[in-house]
Amino acid sequence: MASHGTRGRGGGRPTLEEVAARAGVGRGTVSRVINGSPRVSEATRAAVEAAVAELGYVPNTAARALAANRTDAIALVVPEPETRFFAEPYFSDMLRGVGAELSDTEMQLLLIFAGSDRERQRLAQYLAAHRVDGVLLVSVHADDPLPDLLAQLEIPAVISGPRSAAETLTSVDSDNYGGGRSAVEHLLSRGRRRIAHITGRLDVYGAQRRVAGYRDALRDAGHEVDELLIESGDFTEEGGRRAMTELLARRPDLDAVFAGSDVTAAGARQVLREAGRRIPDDVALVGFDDSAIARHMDPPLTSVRQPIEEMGRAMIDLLLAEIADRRPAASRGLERRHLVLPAELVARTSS
Amino acid sequence: MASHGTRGRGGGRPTLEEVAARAGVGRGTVSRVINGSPRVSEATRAAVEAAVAELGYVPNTAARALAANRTDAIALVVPEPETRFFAEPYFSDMLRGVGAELSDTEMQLLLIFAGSDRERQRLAQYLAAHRVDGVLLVSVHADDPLPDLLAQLEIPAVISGPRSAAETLTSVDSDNYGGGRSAVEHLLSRGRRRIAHITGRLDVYGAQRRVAGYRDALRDAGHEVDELLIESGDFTEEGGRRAMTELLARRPDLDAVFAGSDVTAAGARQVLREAGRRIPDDVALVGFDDSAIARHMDPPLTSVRQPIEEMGRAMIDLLLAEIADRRPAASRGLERRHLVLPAELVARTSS
DNA sequence: ATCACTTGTGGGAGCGCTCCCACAGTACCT
DNA sequence: AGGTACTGTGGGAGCGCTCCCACAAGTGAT
Repeated sequence: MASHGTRGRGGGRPTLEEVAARAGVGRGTVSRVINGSPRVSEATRAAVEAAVAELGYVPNTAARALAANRTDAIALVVPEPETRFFAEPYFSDMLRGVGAELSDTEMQLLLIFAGSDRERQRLAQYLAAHRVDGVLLVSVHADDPLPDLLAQLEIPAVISGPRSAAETLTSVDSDNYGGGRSAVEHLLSRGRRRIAHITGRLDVYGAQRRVAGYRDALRDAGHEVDELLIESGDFTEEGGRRAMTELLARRPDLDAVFAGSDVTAAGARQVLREAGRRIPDDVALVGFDDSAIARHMDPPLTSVRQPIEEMGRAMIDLLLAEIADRRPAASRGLERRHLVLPAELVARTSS
Repeated sequence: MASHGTRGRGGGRPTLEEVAARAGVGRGTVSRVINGSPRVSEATRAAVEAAVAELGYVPNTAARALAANRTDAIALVVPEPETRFFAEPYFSDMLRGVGAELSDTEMQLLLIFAGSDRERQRLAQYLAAHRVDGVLLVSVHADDPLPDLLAQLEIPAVISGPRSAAETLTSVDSDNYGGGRSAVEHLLSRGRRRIAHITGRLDVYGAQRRVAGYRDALRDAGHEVDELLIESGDFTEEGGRRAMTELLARRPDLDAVFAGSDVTAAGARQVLREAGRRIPDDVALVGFDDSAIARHMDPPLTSVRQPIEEMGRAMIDLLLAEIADRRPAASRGLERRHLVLPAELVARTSS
């Protein structure tokens, strides 16, 4: 189809100027049409659109970025080492949501890894140079300096998994508290009474919320919380094994375990098996994340599903809104928004 | 006026010009230093570098892209719907490799989803506008028009998982043939003789190679290939169940199954259990991918591990080389390169 | 001394846009 | 009639770089 005149050498795509000439209008007018300005007559707009179509014109992003001082790009920052243990489906599901929501826009998505010190260095330069219009932050640690850097540079940012209840950045999260509650309520409704909890890493806010949900569900049902039934894990399989061994030694009569993640549950399961406990007959088991592991475990693991894809979509929505709002410097004091999406229990045969 | 740049309101990062003034040299010289040209005296270079450090200068990518007609960006194109079933760890592992290799360079990584028709439309425009210097293609179907579009536009590209033996694009692959062989050789060495194979989707080249490895391993060991022991699957769990049921009906005396993926193996395992076959006592089971599912299956699944992270690194290496080589239009006929990295059997208790 | 190089350097001319000012044309008041 | 207010429109002036030509200064052969 590109068999037409070989004008400019070296990939010569048509420019605004050429479109303008073709449509018999000025450069400014074409720019207005491209950017959807209302101050263009219907007839002119049609003529320009025809010329655009005929020439197959596509705006040059670099030129636009340079002239307009915006980039039409957002960055998804991935703290690399985390990726591995922070749940297998998490990352790709979130990406799916992000991608879906972004496909309606002109925005492009940059993936930036911030694992090594060198990478973090580069990232800081990147942000300082304002090479993106906004930033998406995933699974950031409580002591990470990144969010503050972002705030200081006044770069719009949304974080998934707030660092604390006092998160300063706009955030999106799943209802870890509610998820913890429903796991316990489910076990109670199945007649379990001595329900243990293997927590996630307690420096992760979401893990704290799950514990809170666990405690409140027990209390609200009129049960005392037995501290000996709570043991901290770290989201890993090994941590699950360790914690389960501990719990079994302390409270051999426990009849259910709510694990802070599916991987943790897998570790706990091993120890339970080796101790001769049958699942779910002797001990019921519930995980968190509803990952592939949960579906394929034997027996299939009851787990709490987080709406990760939706969280990805929501992050983009909030970020784009923030980018759009940033223009009028007058409208300072946008109230920070904290979105919490419901988590849902998926019952399987392990409980 | 003080140091306040009345100029561009907003970011106001230092420019080349300002660095030049500070270092007492011309714009061109600073540009040469920044871009590592050898034609700069040691003294001048030092002065410029000092000025850069003092001002915290970071080049403006947009301006550079516009002036130099390159983007310093590469795109990773993800055929969205595939992502889900094309193995959980696959995507994030590959990303890890890509990210690691990219962190040595100035290149930035763009993630582009090409699932829906609208997204593919956008992608085509993107490429036509030469908004990236090169493209990484993952798990592309045999009939996908994308690779041809890329070739036509003369955009450097590397594909992971070649579409056929006659792949025209530079490709990186794991040794599916060798992986298939070692799975079968492993089973033979364990004394198994009636080894079935549930294939992957046979329109995927890698799946074909695995079948070829399966056949050759049997033949080379002096065994006849029994066509009734081969049943095609589609990488899914449901496909695994269907195929296993079929195989069990045809050859109830089979004593081993080599599945085209871990998920397929999970499906097969269910059917075997329901049929009262013990694993590995009655039937040995081997999967492919070495995913989380394999590690957590009961019993843990022997599987073939692909060096996915390394594949990611290799893709970047090849792509960057191709981008660098593209300059001299004279050097047409770069021999297309096809890199195959070894796959490794990870023995667990299912075999 | 002249010439022919080489090496280092400065700065003009764009790259393709957006922003914004100027201004023609029309409409509706006084 | 003049004034005031729009609405559309054209095009100049950059945005911050890279490319490349011009040229000063140094080197060595003639």
